[in-house]
Amino acid sequence: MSVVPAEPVESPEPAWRQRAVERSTRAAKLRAEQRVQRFLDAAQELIADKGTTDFTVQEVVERSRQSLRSFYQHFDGKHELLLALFEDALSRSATEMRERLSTVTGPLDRLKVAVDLLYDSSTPREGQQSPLFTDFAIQLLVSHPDQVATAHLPLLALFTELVEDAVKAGQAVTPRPRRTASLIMQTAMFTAQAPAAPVGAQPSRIGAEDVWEFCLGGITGAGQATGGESGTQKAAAPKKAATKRTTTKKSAAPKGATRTKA
Amino acid sequence: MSVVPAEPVESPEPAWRQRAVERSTRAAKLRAEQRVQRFLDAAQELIADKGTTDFTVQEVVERSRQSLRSFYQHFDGKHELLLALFEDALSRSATEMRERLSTVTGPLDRLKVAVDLLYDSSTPREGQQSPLFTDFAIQLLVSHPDQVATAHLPLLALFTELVEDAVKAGQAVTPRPRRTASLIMQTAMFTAQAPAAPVGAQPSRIGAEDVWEFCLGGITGAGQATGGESGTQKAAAPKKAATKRTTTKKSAAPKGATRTKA
DNA sequence: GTATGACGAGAATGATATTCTCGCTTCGAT
DNA sequence: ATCGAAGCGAGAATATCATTCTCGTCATAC
Repeated sequence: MSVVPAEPVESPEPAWRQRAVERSTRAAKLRAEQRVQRFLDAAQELIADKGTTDFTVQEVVERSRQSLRSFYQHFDGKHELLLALFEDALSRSATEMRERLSTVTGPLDRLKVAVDLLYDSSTPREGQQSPLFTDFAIQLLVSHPDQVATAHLPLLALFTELVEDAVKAGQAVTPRPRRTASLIMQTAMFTAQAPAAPVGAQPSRIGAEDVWEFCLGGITGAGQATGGESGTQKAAAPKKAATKRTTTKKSAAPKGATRTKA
Repeated sequence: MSVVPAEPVESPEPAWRQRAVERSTRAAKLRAEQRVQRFLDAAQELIADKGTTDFTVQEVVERSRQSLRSFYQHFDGKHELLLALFEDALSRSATEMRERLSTVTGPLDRLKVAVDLLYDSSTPREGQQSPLFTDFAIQLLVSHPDQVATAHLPLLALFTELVEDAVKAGQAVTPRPRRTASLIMQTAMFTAQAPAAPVGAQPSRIGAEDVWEFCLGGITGAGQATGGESGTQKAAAPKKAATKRTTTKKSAAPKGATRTKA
């Protein structure tokens, strides 16, 4: 990165030289990546152990049996480490979500499941798991909003697809699927994150169900399937555009099913 | 607080003694409150000046012309100071919002305006304003979720009223107004807070309008008034339950208007 | 075989929050 | 007016981290 020659792009820099350097470089790069990975793993362990992202750079260094020196040679700072972990987790999560969704068929059902999964992932666990979506994500949101947005891309892509599919199936309406997807994600993630009611209020915690209903029908109540198992179906029923599920599915579903893996 | 006698509630502790002590106490308490206020004011000024909550306790102390000693005698720590400021700001905001809403009539319009205002308050401003809703609020969400929830109460109460009114007017549907209100608030606040799209994507920033549409109709599209000025009206039209605005208003509106100030 | 760059160990720095020590005032009761 | 306790100011002392820097060592490329 900092090895860029001072001169601008003058001579195309003969390919052979490139390759020679590259060969020399490759090994080093590989070692570097291994080290980075060790830091990453160590951090991950610490997070799992302490259940929080409040670990110290020192701890990471010790656990990875490396040195502070090395750490700062590979990372711009703690925030970069966290960012790396964050991106990785979200990307991984998107992939896993796609897998689980492969067994679900209806566009709206798929979206609902996705919301459930996301909500679940974002719920703080005392025990273990990754608070990657939770506290830590929020900290980053303050300090490095852009990069957080980048990290969200994989999931956002997934949700956007889901929304688009639902729209194509005539089971949802929105002029800008991407924005809507973003709103759904945010609602699920932050709600899961949010604290229960403070005092002795009954409406305590807002669950994934509540989130789903809200996302589905907003406040005009299109999606008021308070019930249980396959609520999605019923939910959409009262709505005009969403009723002909069977019909629309015929025309739009194929595309939807395909895009899921794309 | 730490002056509680060791013995349990044995003798009802003669009232006169109580009063005597109380009288002695009152003055001190008053002085204490003044000092606290000075800290609060100083902090507020710093926030306004620097446009961030990254001020130092030292700075607060200096600005308030008091001492660290004193600061920690009155506050459990910096976070308590922030919390105090936060609660105050939110409470104040709820009040102000109520005022502005006093000129708006339709239940849904009122809710929309509230969402707009909240979104606006929560939008990060480089210049000045209160980062109290933004970065700082998020930090607290991580470290003191319960207290944040408490701080949200005033606004939550307001939004709950608005939602309930809308429901009573037949312009909204929800089994648990409080939860719905909470969801609306979160959506508005966090979305305003969220970063713009990372790459060169067009759908860039999600605006208050988008938030409102989403809250209104969810993804089933009950509220698709992409338009402008008094969009709310049109938005509700396509929905079955929401259409008879004129009709329902007759029966439910009076109650709604009343509660606004309650 | 030697120069170079990466590394480990750990000290040094710098920024902050929080605590502690020492006297000096002030307030309130007698 | 006087005394004792509590409150307070000034600022040193701690504690915690992140981040940087110094000094050798060692592996590797040439």
